[in-house]
Amino acid sequence: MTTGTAEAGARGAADTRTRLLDTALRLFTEHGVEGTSLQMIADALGVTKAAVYYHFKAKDEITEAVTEPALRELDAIVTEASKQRRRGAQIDHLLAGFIDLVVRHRALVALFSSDPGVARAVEKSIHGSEDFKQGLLGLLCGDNPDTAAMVTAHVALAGLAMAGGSPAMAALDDETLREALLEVGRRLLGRPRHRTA
Amino acid sequence: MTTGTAEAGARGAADTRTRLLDTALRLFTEHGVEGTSLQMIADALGVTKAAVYYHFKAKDEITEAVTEPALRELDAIVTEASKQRRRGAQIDHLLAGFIDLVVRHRALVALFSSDPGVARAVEKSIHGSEDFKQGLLGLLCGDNPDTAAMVTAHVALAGLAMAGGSPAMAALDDETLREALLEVGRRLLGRPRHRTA
DNA sequence: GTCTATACCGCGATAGAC
DNA sequence: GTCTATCGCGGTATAGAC
Repeated sequence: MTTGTAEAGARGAADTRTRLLDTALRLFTEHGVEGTSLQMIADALGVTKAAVYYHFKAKDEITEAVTEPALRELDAIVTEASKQRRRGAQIDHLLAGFIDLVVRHRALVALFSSDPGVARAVEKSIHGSEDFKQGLLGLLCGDNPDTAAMVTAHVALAGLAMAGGSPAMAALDDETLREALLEVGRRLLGRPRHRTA
Repeated sequence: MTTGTAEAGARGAADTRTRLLDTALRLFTEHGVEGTSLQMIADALGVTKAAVYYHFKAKDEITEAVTEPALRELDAIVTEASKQRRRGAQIDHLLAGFIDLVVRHRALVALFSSDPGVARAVEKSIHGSEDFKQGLLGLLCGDNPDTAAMVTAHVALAGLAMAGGSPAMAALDDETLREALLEVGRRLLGRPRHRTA
C-alpha cells in the first residue's frame, strides 16, 4: 500500500482512515454513538461530512470498524480456550482472556454495553463466526446447558463486562480491576480461586 | 368509540396518554428507543406527530414516563430493604426484590440495559432520589466499600439485570427465571442458599 | 383542552464537480 | 480524495381549528 511515490497517498488514505477511527472512538466514548454526528467527526478531522463518507459508506461501518479489533481478540480467546482439553482449563482460559479484554478495552466495553448502535455493529461483525457467540456461552455452560448453567453464564459475561466498563471502576488501574473481576468470576462459575498472577 | 364531543373530551385526555405509553413501550421493545420515531408512535395511535407532542414535550419525556413505574418500585424496594436491621436481611430483601422486579419487567429491563436513551431517562428520573442509586450499591457493599465489594455489587446488579432481560431467557417462565437468578445472586453475594419460595 | 397543519433545523446519505 | 449541493427524515415548535 505504501510503495514508492505513495508517501502522500499512504498518508492521505490509510492514515486518514486511522485518524478517523481514533477520533470516532474518542467521540463515541465521550458522547455515545447516537450523540456523535458525522459532522462532529468531520470537524474534528478538519474535513467535511462527505469526505468522511468517502472512507466509510455509512455511520454503521465506522461503528463496526471501531469495534472490530476487540471482537477479533475475543474470537481468538474463544478459539484458544476451546482447544484446552480439561473443562476446568477451558473455563479458566476463557475467563482470564475475557476479563483481560474487558479491562484493556474498558471504554469500548462501556459503549458496547450501553449503545444499541454498537450492539448492532457487533451482531453484524460476527455474522460469519456465529460459532463464537454461542461458543462463548457453550464453553461456560458445558454440554448440558440446563437453566441454572445458562443463567449463570449470562450473569457472568454481562456482569463482568458491564462492571468492568462502568464509570465507577474508571479510577482503578488495570491490575487491580483485573484481579477483582477474576475473583468474582471464579466464585460465580465455581472455579477454585488461586494465584494472584 | 364514538367521537361525540362529550365522550371525546372525557376519553381523549388521560386515556390517550395511557394508550400512547402502552404503544410506545411496545414499539420501544420492538425497535429500540432510537429506532422508534414519533411518527411511528403517532401512526400506531392514528394521530399526528403534533398530537403526541401535545401530551409529551419531548421524546425523552416519553422514555421517562415509560420507565417511571419500574423505577418507583425499585425505590420502594431499596427503602424497605434499608429498614431491615441485620445486614444479611437487607441483602436478602434487596436481592429478592430486585430480581422480582427484573423478572416482571423483563422487556423494559432489556431495553434499559441496551439503550442510552433509556439510561439517560433513568438518570433524569432519579434526580431527586439519588440516595437510592447509591443506596442500592451501598446496601450491597456495606459500610466499607472496598474494591472487591464494589466490583461484586456491580457485577451482581448489572449481570442479574441483563441476564434477566436477555432474549435467551425469554422462553423461561417467571418462576423458573426468578429462582435461577436468585441462586446465582446468592452465590455471588455470599448468601446462604435457602428456601425455593 | 385536544388535536391538525405547517414550518424549522440538524441528521445521515447521495450525486456530481474539481 | 475532497468538496458543494441537495435530498428525505428525524425531533422540535407554533398557530390555529374544533
